[in-house]
Amino acid sequence: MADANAPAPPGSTLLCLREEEIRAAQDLLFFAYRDFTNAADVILEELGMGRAHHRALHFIGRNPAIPVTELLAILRITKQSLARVLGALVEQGYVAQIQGRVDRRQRLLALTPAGQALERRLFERQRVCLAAAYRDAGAPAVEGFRRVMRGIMDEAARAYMDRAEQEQIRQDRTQAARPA
Amino acid sequence: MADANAPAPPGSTLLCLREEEIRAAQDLLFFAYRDFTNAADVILEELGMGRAHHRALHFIGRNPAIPVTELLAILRITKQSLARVLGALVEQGYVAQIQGRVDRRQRLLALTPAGQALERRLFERQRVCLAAAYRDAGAPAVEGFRRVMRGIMDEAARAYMDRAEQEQIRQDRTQAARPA
DNA sequence: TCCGATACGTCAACCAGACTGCCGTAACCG
DNA sequence: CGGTTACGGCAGTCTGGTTGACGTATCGGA
Repeated sequence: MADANAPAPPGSTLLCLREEEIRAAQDLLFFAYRDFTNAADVILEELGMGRAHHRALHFIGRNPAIPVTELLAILRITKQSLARVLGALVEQGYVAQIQGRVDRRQRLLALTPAGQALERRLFERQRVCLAAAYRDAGAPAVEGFRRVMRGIMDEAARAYMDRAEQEQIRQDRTQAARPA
Repeated sequence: MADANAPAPPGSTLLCLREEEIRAAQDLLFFAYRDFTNAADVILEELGMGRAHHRALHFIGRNPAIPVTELLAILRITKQSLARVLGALVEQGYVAQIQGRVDRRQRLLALTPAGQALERRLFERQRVCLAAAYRDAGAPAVEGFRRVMRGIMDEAARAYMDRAEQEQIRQDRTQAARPA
């Protein structure tokens, strides 16, 4: 704890700058998250859905055949909160529930073609927002962004990100081995 | 639009990687924001307050004597949504409303000493979270983080951040001119 | 001086999305 | 066979957002 940001002599500008830097980061998180999520809201609203639906679609799309319990662990909400959202998505044909083969208690979740299409529409809105930011900031900045964001999230979330990344690498290898 | 991320020959790994990069950023935003805001929740709960109260405290603290309308513009919520939160904060003695001198219609908002103390407790929780991430990532990464986050938010938010930064620089100069 | 615009507060009603507690069923597994 | 797990559902509550309408004090220009 007492290694960096030294004891700071009273009235030190050093500590003040450091504190201002942290407070500015609070602002950054608030505004960036607000405007980023906001990007998809237009589409969601015209379908009578909310951000909760988008989050579910996103993580189901990224984790095909994900069991309900795992989705709950990612979203960190209760079964009942997810139930309403998921119910709507299934009812409207965006998400399919298939019984697990290895464990038949599980209802594995996946996007239907319609769900994939909707997720893609939502994704595109956020993509233009992010792509512009990435392009303007440059590759080294993006790597820095990634590192800081990783550091902010908790250990479980970092582990999830790592697993997702490994999965991606594995898929890339498969794709590279069977070129079009 | 069609400048970077070239037309991408069908099946190109380049586009896929790019898309995966964007989707990973969606994850980053979700997890980082979730865990960051979560850091202050323990304190908030024991006081029977929510994140809405924290946001108000934060932006009032950062903008002493801010008029209500300006706070509304920052938070992007309605007058009525703020009213409940603000009412509670005033009632419990965390926020003071003083009549504007130049324009007596305005109720300028500022933190009371109790409000400053509370905001500091909340800030500390988030500070340890952010400071660790900043320390582990390193200074260049932090600058990259800042650039990307700035790029994600909308023009109005960027303008606000710029104004806040200028204000900070102005204060630093004042402090430097009158050393302790 | 008066009148429209502005800053703010407030009442009522509504809704999304989170929560808790509880119960039931099916399936797994030791 | 019995405990645990995965999942679904019901009932009720809370926060924090929304709209619409109305009232009042103040500002500022014609």
